[in-house]
Amino acid sequence: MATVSTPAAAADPHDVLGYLLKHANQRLAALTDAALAPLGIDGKDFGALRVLAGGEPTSQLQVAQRLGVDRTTMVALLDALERKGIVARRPDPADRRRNIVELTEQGHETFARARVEHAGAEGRFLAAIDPDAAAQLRRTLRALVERAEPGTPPGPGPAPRG
Amino acid sequence: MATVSTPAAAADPHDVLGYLLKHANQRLAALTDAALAPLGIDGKDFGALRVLAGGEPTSQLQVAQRLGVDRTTMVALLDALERKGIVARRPDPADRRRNIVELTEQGHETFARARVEHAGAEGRFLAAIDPDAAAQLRRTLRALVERAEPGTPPGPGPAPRG
DNA sequence: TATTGTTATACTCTATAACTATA
DNA sequence: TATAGTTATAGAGTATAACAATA
Repeated sequence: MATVSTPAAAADPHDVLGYLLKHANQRLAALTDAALAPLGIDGKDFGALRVLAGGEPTSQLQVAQRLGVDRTTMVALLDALERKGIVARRPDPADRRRNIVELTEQGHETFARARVEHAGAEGRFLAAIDPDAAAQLRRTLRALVERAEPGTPPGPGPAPRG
Repeated sequence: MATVSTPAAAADPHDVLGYLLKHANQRLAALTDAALAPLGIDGKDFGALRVLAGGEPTSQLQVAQRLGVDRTTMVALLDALERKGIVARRPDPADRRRNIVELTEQGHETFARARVEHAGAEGRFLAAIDPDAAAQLRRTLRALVERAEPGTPPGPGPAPRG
């Protein structure tokens, strides 16, 4: 039996959940960014596109809140996507302080391809484990995360990067 | 059956593995940092302490490499731990370019308490799921991470933050 | 000539404060 | 008076470059 003072036990990174979560996250993010790079976007851009593809016309502030970032951060992100012709901004006729942000036609095409690439990246990430374990992983993580943000699920709340 | 073009399906963050991993990681890191704060250290400091508690006398560079950070980053981290009396530096007699970094007596006490706090934080993080699911989560993450860094396990390679 | 620790600097990412135009 | 978008600025975090001491 190892006691609490056994140095070796404490030093094995692969027993530390924080290490495992951090590195799993980093690896998936790297795979996702690499898969999306040919489309000219990264995982964070893809998160914004997912919000914009949701259907309802959306203001910048709403997108920022969904992504859990400051509204000032949203400006540069949308600037870049607009320069690339992926999104378009137009004033909201009902409240001219607001910008309505929408996917362009090209943006819809980019998003459709990005979803395929994103799914491929997830698939490669999960290739090391069998499908049952992957499904169980998703369920477990969901339980852990939803406990942390109770009542936040699908609707509002911060959205993912990739 | 939802088709690939169903907007709602794409918009649910809790179906996206990247979202789940990122937020699980953030929540655990927050719990860990909060648990360690009374000891005057954070999760990253704890990662360094775990390396230093490993037994062998260690140079700054070795610690930095284990943690996967630049050696210049290590300086400020150790400066802070040294100011707190948790670690001590002394020249390596065999190679005076090197600093041997060791836990002080107080550092060993801090580390012992930190391990307890850290385990408590992991326990609270995992409280939402049953022990079998927690064990399965660890196994699955290990498989995913070890595939990413083959041949790196226990020995060398970057070590965790918390 | 290479390596360790150090310092100074730059870069990334993000948040805070202040300005404008609208409400 | 408050809000949406914008801009400028500052802070955390980390990496790169250059330097002194040592090998």
